[in-house]
Amino acid sequence: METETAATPGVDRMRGGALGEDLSFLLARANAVSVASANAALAPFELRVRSYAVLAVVAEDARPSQRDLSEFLRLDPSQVVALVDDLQSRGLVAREQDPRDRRARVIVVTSAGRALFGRAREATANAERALHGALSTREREQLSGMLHRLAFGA
Amino acid sequence: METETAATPGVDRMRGGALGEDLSFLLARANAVSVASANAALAPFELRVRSYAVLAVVAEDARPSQRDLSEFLRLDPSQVVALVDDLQSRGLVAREQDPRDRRARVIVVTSAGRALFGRAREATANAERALHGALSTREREQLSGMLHRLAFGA
DNA sequence: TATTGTTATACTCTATAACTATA
DNA sequence: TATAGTTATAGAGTATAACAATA
Repeated sequence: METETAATPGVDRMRGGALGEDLSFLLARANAVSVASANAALAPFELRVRSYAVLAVVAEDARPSQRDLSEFLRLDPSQVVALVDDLQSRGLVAREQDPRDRRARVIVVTSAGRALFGRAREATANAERALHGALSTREREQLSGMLHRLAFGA
Repeated sequence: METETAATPGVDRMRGGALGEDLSFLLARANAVSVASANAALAPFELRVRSYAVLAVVAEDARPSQRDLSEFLRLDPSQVVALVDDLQSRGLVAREQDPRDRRARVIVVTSAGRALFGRAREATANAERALHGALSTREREQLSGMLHRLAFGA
């Protein structure tokens, strides 16, 4: 048994390989770490990253249609239905009729939703600090800008 | 009907909101774009990002155990079984006995696997260029370094 | 007693197609 | 004819637990 002295030698070797510099792979692995951490932080609130994201948008009074949420969160419209159904059944958001388009539903936050979001936001912020603490403030700004371009196109 | 003149006004509004600067959210969205693009590029080879990653590691003769792959790719050991089963049934990789540990299987690439990887790598590289083209070479290096730290810890 | 690979199972996420009511 | 929301379904990804062989 030798995995005790030299910790994960096989993995360290692979980190120096071709994938270790592949932006797509690093993006995927960093995201997997991030999602796992965020979901753990959100578990006490019975939220996950996707439902948290919906709550975050409506909590700042963006008054999005489900179609807006679908595009912004990059989810299929049918997934938005399920997410809003869940949040609405828990009294955290509500569907309002858009007076300008009777097909569209405007999603708004309730006071309970706003309160839960406030607590959830604090929990995720703490979890993120632990993860991104290795980066300086300036680095975080640079990273944010570059990811924004990749996420939404040039 | 007004969604023609001003393209996606709702989404643009949300991009300036709180989530638009949230590193975890940007990471998730950028990764979703990246994965979709890579999977499309890999489809002609009947590969997906996960099976491509396995192939990439073994194609550089890292000779990993399934446990090594599990840790490096952040997959459950049972998922590695399924991925290797698939690649092995297609003659792209093989399981070898580790002479130093009869429990472990060393995963090696076959000549067919190496050939397929070469073509798949070209296809994904082209797709990535289209996505990351907005970033300068220097920015890509910075991004790679920061993501590496997030992906593998400080 | 701990670890490698394996099987099994359940849950979450993703992707597609079709339907309704409106525009 | 096209779009917003909805329903249904299947496939991919994630997470957990248990087991046999070996260390």
